[in-house]
Amino acid sequence: MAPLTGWLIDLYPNETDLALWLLADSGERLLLRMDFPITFYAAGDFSALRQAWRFLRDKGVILARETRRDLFTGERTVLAATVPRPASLPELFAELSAAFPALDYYDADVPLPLRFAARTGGGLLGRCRIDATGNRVAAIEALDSPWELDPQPIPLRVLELSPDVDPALRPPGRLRVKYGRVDYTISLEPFQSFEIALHATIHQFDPDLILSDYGDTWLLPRLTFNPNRDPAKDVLSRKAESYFAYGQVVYRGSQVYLFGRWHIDRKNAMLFGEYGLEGVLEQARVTGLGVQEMARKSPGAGITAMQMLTALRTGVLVPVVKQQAESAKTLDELIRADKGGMIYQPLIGVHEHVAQIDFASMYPSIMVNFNISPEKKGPALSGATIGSEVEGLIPQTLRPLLEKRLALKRRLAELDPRDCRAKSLKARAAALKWLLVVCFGYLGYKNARFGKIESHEAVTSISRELLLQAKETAEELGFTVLHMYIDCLFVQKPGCEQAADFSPLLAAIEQQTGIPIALEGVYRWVAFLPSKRDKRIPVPNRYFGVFLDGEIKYRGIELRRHDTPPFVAKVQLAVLQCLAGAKTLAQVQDYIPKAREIVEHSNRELRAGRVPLEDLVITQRLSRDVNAYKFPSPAARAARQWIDAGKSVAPGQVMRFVFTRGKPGVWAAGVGELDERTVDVGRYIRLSESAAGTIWGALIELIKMVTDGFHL
DNA sequence: TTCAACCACTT
DNA sequence: ACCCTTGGTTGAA
Repeated sequence: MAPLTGWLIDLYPNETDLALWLLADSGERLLLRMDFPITFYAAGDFSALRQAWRFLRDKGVILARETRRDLFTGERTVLAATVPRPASLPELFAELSAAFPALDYYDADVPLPLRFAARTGGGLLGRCRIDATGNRVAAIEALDSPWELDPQPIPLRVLELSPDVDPALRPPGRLRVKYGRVDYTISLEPFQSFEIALHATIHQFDPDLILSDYGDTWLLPRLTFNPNRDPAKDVLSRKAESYFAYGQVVYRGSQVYLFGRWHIDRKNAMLFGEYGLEGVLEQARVTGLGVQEMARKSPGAGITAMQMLTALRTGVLVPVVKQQAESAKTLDELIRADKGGMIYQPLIGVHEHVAQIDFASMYPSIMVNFNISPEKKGPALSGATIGSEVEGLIPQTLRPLLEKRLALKRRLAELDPRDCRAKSLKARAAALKWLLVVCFGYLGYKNARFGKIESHEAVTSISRELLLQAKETAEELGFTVLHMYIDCLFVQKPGCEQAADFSPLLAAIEQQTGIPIALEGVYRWVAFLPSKRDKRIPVPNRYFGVFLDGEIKYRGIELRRHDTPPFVAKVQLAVLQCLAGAKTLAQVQDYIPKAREIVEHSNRELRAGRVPLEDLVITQRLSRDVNAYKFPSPAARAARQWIDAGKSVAPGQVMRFVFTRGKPGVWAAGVGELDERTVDVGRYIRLSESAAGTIWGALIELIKMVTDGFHL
């Protein structure tokens, strides 16, 4: 039989072996199978190991004694256990580790697609050539790699399904079906006919991807037919949960995974960053994880997968993580942990002739350039490059990622921003950026497989040193450094009014530090805000300004907060845009009356009831169980109403509500109807005045200081 | 007026 | 299934 070529789109264990789905160049979707025995390892106390040997032998596992490399402790004698059927591994390993908890285990929880990539050189979403006898794979060869900038696009068939209304608010009446230019709706009542129609739709279009709204939590759990492409598999459901990540409690609704095709619920997945489907596909490609998994997991899971793949390829054991409970930190640890990135106190005020300079992917670049990896001893912080040393696991993992992102960004810079390809490149670059960013966080993460706090600290220490070097360089060239924050600096020099005036500085810094650097922009003016509690104290991460081309940049102010109602955000943005009309600082004052009028006009609109309710809605996350609040926040009071209406809430879930007069002070969106007369107009006006005040209050004060010669 | 609790920001 | 700290606002004491 002639070899098959196409894209590998799915891969999972069958009853007896591995199932592969190939989107063949002929257009067919082929289900193939392949023998795929899996080996994992155990090490530790000799007598326990011998008992484990007997335990496994009785279950028909193939056993051997081997020597393999642990990243941290080096060569180690291990028990190698090989199971012929990949599907049997999770249960077997659960039993084994429960019976012998003291042993160290390796390679037992590596996702199957990663093993596949390590063994065959090919992976999900990649092109490959397969020699098959019937449907059985005899040989497989990768035809491309995840590092290609222009992979041949996969001709995916995408079916979109969305209800006419959020099912949490009220029961939807119709389901919208979109496939290419086909676009129609199906009535949900009666449900039996609905199911017949939907089943026929899926059968007719045979999509590779079902892109849904509320498919995880509402649509798919209700279906009585099998929406898989592989009829031998049932859908895989995972329960809803609340977990702590990224400094906050996150709620994840139940999830439904398919086999042979993918299901992604836009309302329950792709929650990280804003890189969309394009970004998820990019992440899935470079990490080797499946699309459905990558869409629902954090980039942290992605970078961990990449590290595992590096380990598998270089013959390093992948430790199974033992969950460590949160332990109280000693004083010593706290002091050490205190040293993060460089944070400099900005010079409070409004400044002209300022450029913002960013180190591009600073932390990952440091890890690669200085070969920072958990298995390495502390690097020479003086900056001596380590030429002869073997590249560590982390730099090895990051290097191609970093290079690909830079290449994408270079290509982006060549394109017209309106070019439709620009959007896709941007999404892909952003998706890679997130993988790079969290890699640093994972170095210091207690439960990371390949983390070590010393490496984490080495990175921040080097970053501080590099920033200080950059500062010195700037000062030698006659610039004043107004502010430094983590990986960016703000420099000023009278007479420097355009990008080119800062080029020599950029070149000098890049030359000195060896880290790529980019000009974020030159500001017409930029304001560094003082603390509202004490106006003598600057706040490092609250600022706003206007670039030469009129673009506005703002950080840390109300506009950037997710819990600022749109009404308030719009007022603040309008004020900022109004003041951005000023070409120079001296002109800003002339625009302030106009800005005041904007606020007063919006207040009149609000009082007259002409502001749409949507603009008054506040979106806030529940940080804990509703009953765990000592002083229920507005979101908690809204959640209480939600519960009283017979709905359920979980920690991490987002509540939407409007401030109202009287008790309990809020109206939870979706619970009955809001009596518009009870909207707490006064409160919204105070919020919007305060947000506007953040902008002009600072400016009036600061301009006064400048004109009074305070700065001179 | 003071202070604890709560929420979200920075990258 | 990421590390850290911080400011601003609210409402109880």
